Amino acid sequence: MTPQRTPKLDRALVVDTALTLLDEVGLDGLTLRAIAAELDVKAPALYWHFKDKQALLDEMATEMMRRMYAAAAPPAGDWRQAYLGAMRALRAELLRHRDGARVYSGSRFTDTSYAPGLDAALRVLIEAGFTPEAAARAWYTAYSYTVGYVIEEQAMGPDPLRGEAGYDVEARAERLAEHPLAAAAGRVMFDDFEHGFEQGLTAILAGMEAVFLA
Amino acid sequence: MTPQRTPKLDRALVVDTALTLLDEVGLDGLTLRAIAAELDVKAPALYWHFKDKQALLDEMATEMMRRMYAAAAPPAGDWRQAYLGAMRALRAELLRHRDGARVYSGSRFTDTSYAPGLDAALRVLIEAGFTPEAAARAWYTAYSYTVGYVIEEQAMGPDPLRGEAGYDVEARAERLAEHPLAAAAGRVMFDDFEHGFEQGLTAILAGMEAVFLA
DNA sequence: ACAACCTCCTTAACGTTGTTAAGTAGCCGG
DNA sequence: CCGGCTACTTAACAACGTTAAGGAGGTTGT
Repeated sequence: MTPQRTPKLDRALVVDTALTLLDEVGLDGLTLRAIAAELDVKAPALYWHFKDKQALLDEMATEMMRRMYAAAAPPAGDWRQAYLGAMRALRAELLRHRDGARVYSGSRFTDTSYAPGLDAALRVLIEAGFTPEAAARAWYTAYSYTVGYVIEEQAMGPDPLRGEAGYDVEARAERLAEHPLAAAAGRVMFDDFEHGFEQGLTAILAGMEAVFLA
Repeated sequence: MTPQRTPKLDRALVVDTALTLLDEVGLDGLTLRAIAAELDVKAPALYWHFKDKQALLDEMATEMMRRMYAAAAPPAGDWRQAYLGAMRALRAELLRHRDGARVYSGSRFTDTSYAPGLDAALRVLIEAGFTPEAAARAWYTAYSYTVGYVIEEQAMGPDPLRGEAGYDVEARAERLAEHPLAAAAGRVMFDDFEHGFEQGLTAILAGMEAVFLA
């Protein structure tokens, strides 16, 4: 056998492997045995590094959060760009992995590595004229929107486990012949998620400006 | 034995019982055996009425959606009140059940019973001057916000399965001594969810008005 | 009247999952 | 050379979703 002077596993490697495997198998297929197999290890070995499966999922969510702060440009002077950029980075990170938003929203962070990024983002808002309370509210509002939006977005995607193809927007419209507004809305909501996210985010930004910088 | 001229179960009864049981045991404790026991039936009996567990969860989410449209006042003339009222009703319904938002967001509707309510809500917006596209966007944006917000809200709550009490906001603040803005933001975000939701929702409404009714 | 049938549930079982207990190979300090 | 720590394996368990087979009760056909 390979003489293992050094451990085969550490937390970071497990998390990284689990995030990669997530894209192949989805959240429902992400079993401890599958993760372990990917690492050439048996399932109980994971318990040396994590208290239980939820602890691993929590660490995965935390890692996603770190990557989003790393991807977001360090907030420059313009609060608008900082605000938009952070939410775009969050969405991009959640979309990077299958079921990313479900993993993310179902977990809690394991440390405070979000603090520097959050602190910096809030500072930009405050320097732009937001009160600290308004800055926190503006941030959390867009944050909730982004997480909720991506959850819906990914729920529409193809779900091989259910043997379904992606959501059929036209079939939906046909079913709603008696409710033309709802039918048309479906096309708006589910047709171009990228554009739809930007529209909503922009409007939210405008709302924050109108309410908190008046 | 009870002479059963009529079936003991039907889909509505199962869904209702499952939603009630959800409050006691949470989503992770909501097993088919537990639901069946509550109905004085064995687990496989549920398969006569539902293809699989996901189908039951889908029906639970659909029922929650119906209840939210039923609770929301039929949209009156004022689009602002209709808009706010619908989102408040959605949040109230999601909060009504433990893990309500997770159940809701993880499922797909089983029918088109959302269509009349959605149609009516959009009509109010359009009559107020929104284009159909803008109305759909305004609706979906607040909808995403509300779902995302309640997911976060419920994730903070006490989780008996993890043996935890509710999230300790003050302990969080102490951990963040080096990042005072982030620490203060935690108190704003997690202290009064009710008020926070209203603030964010109001700001979003202002944004829709500014962007789409300008 | 009796058989065939449909509906709706039960009993039994299967494979998989998260998780725990016990054991073990390699290393390091004394 | 030995005790002990680290990091894993093997074995096993209870619980879960799910399927297969069967059976009780009512309805229908002849």
